Parts: sequence; structure tokens; C-alpha cells
Amino acid sequence: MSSHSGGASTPPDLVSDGDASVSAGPAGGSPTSFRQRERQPTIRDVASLAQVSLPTVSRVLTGAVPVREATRKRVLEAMRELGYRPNGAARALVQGQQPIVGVITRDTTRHGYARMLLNIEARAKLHGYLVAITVVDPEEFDTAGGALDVLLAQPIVGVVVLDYHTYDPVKLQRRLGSIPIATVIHGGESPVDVAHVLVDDYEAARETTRHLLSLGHQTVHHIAVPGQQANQGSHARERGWREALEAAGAPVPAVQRTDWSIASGVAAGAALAADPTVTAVFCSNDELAFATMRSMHEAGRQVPADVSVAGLDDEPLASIWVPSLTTYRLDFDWAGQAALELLIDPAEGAQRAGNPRSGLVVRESTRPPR
Amino acid sequence: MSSHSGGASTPPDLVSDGDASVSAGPAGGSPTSFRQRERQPTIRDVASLAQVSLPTVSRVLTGAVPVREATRKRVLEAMRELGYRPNGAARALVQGQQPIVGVITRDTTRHGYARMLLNIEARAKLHGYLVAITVVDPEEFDTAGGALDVLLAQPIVGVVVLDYHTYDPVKLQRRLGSIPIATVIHGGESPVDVAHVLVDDYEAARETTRHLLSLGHQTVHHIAVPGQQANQGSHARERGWREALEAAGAPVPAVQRTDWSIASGVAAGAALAADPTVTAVFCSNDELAFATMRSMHEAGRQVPADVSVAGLDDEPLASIWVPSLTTYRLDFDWAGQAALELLIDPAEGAQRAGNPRSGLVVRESTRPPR
DNA sequence: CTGAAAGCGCTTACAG
DNA sequence: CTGAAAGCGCTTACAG
Repeated sequence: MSSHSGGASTPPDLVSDGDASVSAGPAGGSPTSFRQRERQPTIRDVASLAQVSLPTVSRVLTGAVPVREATRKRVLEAMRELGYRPNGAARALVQGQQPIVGVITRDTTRHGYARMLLNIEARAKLHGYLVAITVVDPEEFDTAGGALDVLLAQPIVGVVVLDYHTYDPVKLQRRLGSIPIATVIHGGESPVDVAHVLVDDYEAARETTRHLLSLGHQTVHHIAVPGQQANQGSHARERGWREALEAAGAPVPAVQRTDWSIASGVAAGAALAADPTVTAVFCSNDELAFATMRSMHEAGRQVPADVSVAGLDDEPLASIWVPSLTTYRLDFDWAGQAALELLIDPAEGAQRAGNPRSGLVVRESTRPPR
Repeated sequence: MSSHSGGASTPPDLVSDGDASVSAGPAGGSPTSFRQRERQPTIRDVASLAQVSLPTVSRVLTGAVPVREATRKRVLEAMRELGYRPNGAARALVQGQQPIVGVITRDTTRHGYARMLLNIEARAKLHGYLVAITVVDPEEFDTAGGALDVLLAQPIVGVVVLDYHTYDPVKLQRRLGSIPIATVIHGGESPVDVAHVLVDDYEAARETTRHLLSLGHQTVHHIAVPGQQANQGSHARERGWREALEAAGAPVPAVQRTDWSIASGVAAGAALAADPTVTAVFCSNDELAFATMRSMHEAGRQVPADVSVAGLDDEPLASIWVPSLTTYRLDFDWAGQAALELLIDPAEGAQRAGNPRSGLVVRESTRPPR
């Protein structure tokens, strides 16, 4: 490897283009040096070098059957010398199982998915499993061929499906066949017949809306994320909000809809900011709440003096926004871990009904109306 | 599957616990129904049902060699009837290649990594490749066994290493052996001998610092992310800031160090807020800038009236923070795509030196000192 | 504790 | 266009 001089010079082989560029690597290396890999040593090479039989090498590899210490040493030494690396595909073929867990998810950069994914990976690693992700948009489920097929063709341990209800369960089931599955479903949704971890969006939304009502607001406006595809209905968060209002006998204002984007959140927030009767807004997630606070600011309305704003999720930035955001914390870390465990060991997994650190977090952005 | 009544009731088999819980799935399903999968139909079953030979089935599978239409139809029909799914491990064994791309990365919830990962996945899917991720902390590289070994044991297409310089290149190389690799390195770092995509953190930091100086600030304070492990030195962003100051003959204040966490950013920001001579702060990333703005607010110092604050990355929220954040946009989407292409096709990849949408974005948080 | 044999499910030349 | 044979690299009974 090159030395680390710490200098600020750019690599000599650089195809410079503004401040970002690409280099094909090893100086003078032809593309083929990347494509054609030399023949890897196999268990057979190791066996002959160590002067033992194939099964013996296999035994020190798996560790299932005891091998004489001296023999073991010799085999290990031979492996080191040859730079031997077991062939996972061959092993998977004979064992009928690949130590891989698949994850089917939507946009992994969004807070909830990102945290669940990170935690699934961490937990899977603990069990010695690799995580393979496939981002699939519910709308393009049918066309999401390639990668998903590769995943499902492997004799994998199973698949974790995040936000299960956004997919069409029939199509999903047909595609997955008999592959084990564990899902994360979100509160207030219909009962399902698959192993699942429940993140109760419904309850979270209801609770947050109640908080705003308890402060004395006549009603609470809502900025919503898109409804769920497979459900055809509104999002659980929207239902939680609606039912909280109905239960309190408060009027139910028209919902402001967004497309998940911040821009659409700003637009929705601006619409509410223009309405002087609005004193409280519950947003389907923290990002939309931030966007709403921005819109309020631009319209010259103070949060929380003029308008209270609450979110849902409790992203890290919620605590430091100015004003800090009242929101409902959802424990996606727990959800990710629980889903993985549920897949690995349904019996065990179902027992550890966890200790989710969820709940309303009241901060600066909400207060009684004046 | 269960019906979708849209009701808000929780599943009957629920182990209720607050607002989040776990259910082991298929009602009455014993754990074994998950562990033991029935024997999958093989190419042999398909062949005998369709009354053709094994190779013929293989041919309709691969599509490489033409097959008589009528025969093809019969084979396809047999596959459908049996619910046949090819065994990827067997195919990989004979072909010597698994259509899988590995990604070695740190905390995938952080903005840059998250976006690169998402884009790598999208691009890989286009090529029919699956993406397997392994989150590995540079410090625990040696112990990060399990999952990484599984990944590297597969005859994968190659590995994309994000933020390459945080790892020890020697250890990494030893672990990867002859597996093709494409990396993302960050600006101002030492030249490397591997295929890489450059995201120029150094230039970004220098440019942003220059912007603050050009506004008339005597100097610019800095809140830094941790240095890079393998480099032992300071982060490229810190070097960019330092050299911009030196080039301008401005004094170089002590650096405020953080551990990436928002809390440490708030603490660092508070330290600067307490110093009345501070008029401009450049933060290593947007999150730290948000934290700093929070600290300034708490200390009663106005941004940008009293203090200018700039970040780096241009996260989505930067544009809607109050005040909106001046920052330097880095095109992680491009970087992710370019890295994947570089891995797949080094020759092609190196040519498309991209059109990164990077650059300084001046917003509300910076202005001349009074 | 160790070796010879069979086989995991597929693809790839090789014939026809 | 199609079939019989060999083999990818490993593990798993089966003997010893």
C-alpha cells in the first residue's frame, strides 16, 4: 500500500473533475486484472499440502468433529500458506443453507428504516449472519426482479420485511414462497398471520394528538405522509390522530397530504400557517414537523407561542431544533433487533417482548394556546 | 393471508407490552415450521415433469443457448407448477461467481454513508446484483469476524469500501485478498493504489472556511469530527479548514473535538458560545452545525447576527433549519453510483468522471461580522 | 481420530 | 436444438 504522508495532494492517476473524481486503481492495472481472478486454492490443495485427506481439512474447517492437534496445526498452516478461503457457495450447496438474512425495505435513508437496518445488521452479525438488502418500492414490486431474485434464490435463513403492510401480502407471499419471514408492522393495522414485531404508530399518533388537546387546543391539524399501498387506506398515524379527535369530540380538519419530501412538508406547513385559526399541528413524522416549523417561521408565526407543533419518531435532531420538538419516541433500534431474533428463533424471539423505550417526549414546541 | 379490515385492533396472538410487541406468527405454527423447510424442487424435478433432460432445463434458465419454443413452454410450465426456484448457491459454485456486491461501511445511519449505500444498492440492482452490507468499525476490524467472513467466502463480484482511509489498508488488503475492490476516499488524503472515487472533503472544508473569511471574519473556529483511524492524523475536513486559515494569514484557534454525537456537538458549541471573540464557526458536518446553532441560541447569541455558522454535507434539513444553514454540498449519491460502476467495470467507471453536484451553498447562517 | 465415496444442484463442454 | 457425462468445492454419513 501507499504511504500515508498526510499530504493534501491528489493521486497522480486522478481524472480530475472539479472536486470529485474517479480513478481506476492499481497504477497501470488493466481492467482485466479486476475481472479475472486467479484460481483460488481449494480444500484439495490444502489437503495435499498438509498431507491429509479432504474430510480432515473439512473437519478443521467446521470444527464439528475433533481432529488431532498436530494434524490440525498442519492443516491450519497449509491454509495460511496457500491463503486458502473456504468457498461459501459450495458449503451452502451441501448444507442447504446460506448464513444470510435478507432485508426487504423501502428508502433506507429515512430514519426508521435506517435504524432498523443498522440494528438488524448488528444483531445478525452476532449470530454470524450476513445481511443482504433489497430496497423495493411497493409500486414496483413486480418489476423489482434482479436483486430480489438473487436473494430469494439463495438458501437464505430468511427475510425480514420492514413496514410489511406497504406491500401486497399476496404478491409478497407468492414471491417468498416457503422462505421464513419476520416482519415489522405498524400499529393499528389489521392482524396478520406472519411473525411480526409491532411498532405502534397508531397509539403514538393518538397519544401525541391527545397531548395537544390536553393543552387546551380546540382541535389539532394534521400533516400526513402518504397512505399505505397495500392497505389502500390511510396511514396508521393518520388514523390515530383522527380517532383521538373523535374521541374528544373535537372537529376533524382536512388533512394536509405530502409525498414524504421536505418540500411537500414545507408546502403543507405554509398552507396551515396561512390559516389563523390553526393553533396546533401534529405531523406524521419529525421531518414534516421541522418543515412545518420552518413554514411557520416564514409566515411570521411563532412556535410555540402562536402555534404548537408536534412530530413523531424522535429523530436525534428533534432535541436540538429551535424550538426543540415535542414528539413521540419510537424504538426502531429495538424493532430491528426484535425482528432479527424473531426470524432466527421464533420461539425465543416471541418471548422477549422487549423493553421498548417509546413514549411521548414533551419539549419546547408545544404549549397551551393563548 | 388475513383480510385487511383496516381495523385498529391488535392481533389476537399478541404478547402485549406497552405499545410495541412481538408475535411469532402463523397462528398455531410451531417454531419448527420455520426451521425446517420442505425439500425444494430441483432442476431434476422440472426436467422429469417436462420430460426433457437436465441441460435443457438449465438452458431455459440461463437463456444462453436457444431452446425450441414448445420445449421452452413445457419447461416453464413445469417450473410454475412445481414452484421451482433455482438454487443460487449451486449456480455460483459452478460459475465461480455470485452476483453479489459487498459493502464495507461504518454507521449506515449517518448521512453520507446512508446516501452512498442507497445509491450503490440502486445501481447494483440495475446490473442484477444483490448488495450485502457489513458494518465494520475500524477499531474492531480484527474481531469483526462472522459476517465479514461469510461475505468474503462467497465468490462475490467485489467489495465497495466506503471511507477507505478509516481502515488500516494493510489489514484490509490481507482480509480481502484478491477480491476486487472499489473505494470511496475523501479529499486531501494520501494517494492510494486502489480503484477509488474521490469525495473531496478537503476542498469542501477549505472553500467553506474561505467563504467565512471572505465575509470579513478575523478567523474561523472549528468543531471537528474525530480524526481517521488508519491515518492517525486529523480529518481531511480539519486540514482543509486549517490550510485555508494559514493561507489567509489568519490565526488558527484551538479545535473543538467531538465524538460524532450530537451531545458532543452541543458541548463544543457551548464552549465557543461562551467565548465572546468567536464570530464564525465552521463545523465538520451539518449535524454539528445544527448543534452549534442550538448552543448559540441557548447562550443568547444570535446566528448569524452575532455568530456565523457553516456546516458541511448539505443534509436535507440544512435548507429548512432556522436559520437555514450555509454548507458545502457533497454529492454522495453520485459517489455511491460511481463506486459501484467502478467495481463492475473499472474501465467504463473511470471514464465517467461524473457530474457531481457539489459546491458551496450560501444560506442564512453566515454573514459579515458587525 | 482419519480416509474413501457419494452427493448437494447446477452449468458447461462434448457429442449428436 | 437436445442429451449423457463430468465437475464446480465442499460436507456428510460410512467404515475403519
